[in-house]
Amino acid sequence: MQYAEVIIDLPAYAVDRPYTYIVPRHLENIVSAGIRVWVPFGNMNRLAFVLQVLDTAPPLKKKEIQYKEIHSVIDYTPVITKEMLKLAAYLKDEVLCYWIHAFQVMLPATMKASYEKRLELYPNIQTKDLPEPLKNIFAKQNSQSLKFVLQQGVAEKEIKYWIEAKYIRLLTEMKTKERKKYIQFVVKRVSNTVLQKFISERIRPNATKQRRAAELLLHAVGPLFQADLADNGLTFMNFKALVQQGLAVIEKTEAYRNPYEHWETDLQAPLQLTQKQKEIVSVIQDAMRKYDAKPFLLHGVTGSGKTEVYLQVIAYALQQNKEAIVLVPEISLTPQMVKRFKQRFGSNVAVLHSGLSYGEKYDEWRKIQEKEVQVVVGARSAIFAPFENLGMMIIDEEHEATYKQEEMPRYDARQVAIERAKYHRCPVIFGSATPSLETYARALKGVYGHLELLERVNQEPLPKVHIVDMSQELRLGNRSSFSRELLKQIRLRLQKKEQVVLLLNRRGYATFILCRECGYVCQCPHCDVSMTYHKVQEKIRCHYCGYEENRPIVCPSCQSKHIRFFGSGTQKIEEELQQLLPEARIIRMDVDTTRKKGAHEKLLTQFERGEADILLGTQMIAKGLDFPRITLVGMLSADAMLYVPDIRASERTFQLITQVSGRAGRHELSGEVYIQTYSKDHYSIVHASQHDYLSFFHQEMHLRKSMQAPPYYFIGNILFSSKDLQKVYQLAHQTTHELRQVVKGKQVMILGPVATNIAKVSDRFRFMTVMKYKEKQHLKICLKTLQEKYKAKLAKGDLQMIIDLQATTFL
DNA sequence: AGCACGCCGACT
DNA sequence: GTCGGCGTGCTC
Repeated sequence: MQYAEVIIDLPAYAVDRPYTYIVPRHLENIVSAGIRVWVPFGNMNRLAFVLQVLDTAPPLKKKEIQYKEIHSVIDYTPVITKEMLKLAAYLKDEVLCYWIHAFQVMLPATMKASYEKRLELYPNIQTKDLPEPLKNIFAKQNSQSLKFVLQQGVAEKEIKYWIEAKYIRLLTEMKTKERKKYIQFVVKRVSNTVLQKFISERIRPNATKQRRAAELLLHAVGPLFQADLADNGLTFMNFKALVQQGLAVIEKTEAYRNPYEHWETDLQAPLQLTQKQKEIVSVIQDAMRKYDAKPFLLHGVTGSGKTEVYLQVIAYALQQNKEAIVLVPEISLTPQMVKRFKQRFGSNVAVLHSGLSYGEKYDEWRKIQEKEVQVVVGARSAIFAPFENLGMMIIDEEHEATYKQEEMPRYDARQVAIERAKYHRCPVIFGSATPSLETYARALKGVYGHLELLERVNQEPLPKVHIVDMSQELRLGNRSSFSRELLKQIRLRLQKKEQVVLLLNRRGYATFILCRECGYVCQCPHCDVSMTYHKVQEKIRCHYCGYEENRPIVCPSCQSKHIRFFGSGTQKIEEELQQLLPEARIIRMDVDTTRKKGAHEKLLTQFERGEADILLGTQMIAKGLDFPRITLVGMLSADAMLYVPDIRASERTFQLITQVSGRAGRHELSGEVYIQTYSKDHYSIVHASQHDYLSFFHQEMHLRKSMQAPPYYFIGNILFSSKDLQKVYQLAHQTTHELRQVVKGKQVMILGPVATNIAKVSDRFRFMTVMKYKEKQHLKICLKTLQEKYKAKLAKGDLQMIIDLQATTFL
């Protein structure tokens, strides 16, 4: 007899452990580790992942419980590879997530199960005895979703009664949304002679469509697809008669949705490398040959040709018959990047990012699983691409916060990459122009290999960066968002027909709405934040929970007309700029204008073609843009990021200024950058303007040391939340107190709990405890014990305790 | 007494 | 996530 240990698809502490099931005879040797199965669990049916198959059953703790049987299998081949099973165990332990979360993050969203409760009429039952609404429902069909039945106004009691009376039963139906896409085609089944004979003898003279179809088939060399038929004004319908006569068949085959097909055509040859690039490529190739799992930092200034290095080391991996994963911060933001990979490796590349539809993501994932591609370019979760012969992993823009997932499982793709590298014994390359302090420190210590590209490929100098003192502007009576100097420079570029990039860190129109009469500020009713005005839709919106309402005309509190909008978002700046420069053609790019699928690429293409002079946008335009005509970059408010209560504020500011500066003058035309700020002497701004990473690094490290902050200490946090203020307050204090007791004497500092900066989000009150620590293992054990102790309390939905052992934001 | 409601624990 | 069991407290 075979048994299977499975993880049930239920995210709750209480069931977060393996359960054993009997493998029924007919499924023996079909059930294997890594497949999904369908099992009875309690009084419901659930999806489950098979961890391993056993030949003997482990003894049950309680005698009265019997093993149940697996109901059926969902997969015949594992969707979770051996390596991924190990990786899931690692993740669970490392980020304190549920098993099931670890599996879910490894698979495309379409493969996630959704459950629907249905009521089904027993086969031998007549509907006539049932009461009115039920009678009607089951007269038409023998099953209906419970939700629908309740909507029809049937009382739960009533349903319960008829279930007990064995008229109807309740079942859970499971669905996954995975759908393979098929394409149809027609092929002939007989020789041309037979077909010719049929056409001349059997087709009625007035059946023109049928004749044309038969003739098309006669002359066709291979199968005829939808497109071939459409060209001739035909459809599959027109072949029906031929099929019935056995002269042709309509077949279908699995087709992958391919959103990037149009880029696969003109393949491009590798570029000539500089001496420095060559050296780096050979160091990495060496590591690959030696199966060295040592990570590398590739520190390359903007425009130094990091991407070409990536492309060539990947080409080497492919030569060795190995696979490669490339992570980029958020791919839909850099179609240019995808294009370069597609043009080098053609259909050998799968692309995974949030801009794709569920179906498209599933198809890309299938290409990886079926070993039809060897390269994956994708955002964070692409690090779980199920390759089995990895030659290398590349993490571009390594310093980006997006590599850390801020929901369960709270993993860091960089850490996962290192873990996978140990398994495959292959190199990992962390590339950045502005490495995170953690990574750079490790490179200096020799933990990571240190590779540098400190010159631009074309020998162009880095752009000249000017700091504009906005407090000076204010003193001179300029109250607009644009300094006189920046405006002058923009005008100059407009004359020269060059292009301008302007970065503003805030979307929307106004950041808060204030009544000048009574001081009322429009606040989100569900969160402790002020609402932002979006002019186009005439709405005010909460950027935390998405709540929106119509803009107020008068003050909601005192009915005064003196209600005003303050602060500037991208929408308002666009308006202001248009008034100042009526002739300028402006493209605005922010979450609001790029929400629609493909909108991002479209706007960028417009800009590339020169259909606009100015690209105004939020952070999303800071990365990856590489257009020859950009000669001016303006950052409207460098302070926006600087004065947020976050330990990494300076680092982020430095990085953003450096990144956005890098957009200017990448080709023949040289570029200039203007940074507007009220803190012209802040070290992160000064060092960034001088392109001086090293000085920034040392100064910031010094500060971090004195603050006992990363990279000297790890920072973790526990976020407590609930709709009930009393309950969270109590839980936060009690657990934090207990934690403090158990970590005593270890190198752990526990701060808090305190109400978070934004005390309420989506109607939930939030408290936070911060942990600073040097050594993870002991703390992890303490936290697990806490989780275990409070699991009953936490399982009840409302009370949440979210542990993040490696927090990147907040403090 | 009768039941509505909230809290727990169990689910192989 | 969902159910059933159990204790509490309110109402007839």
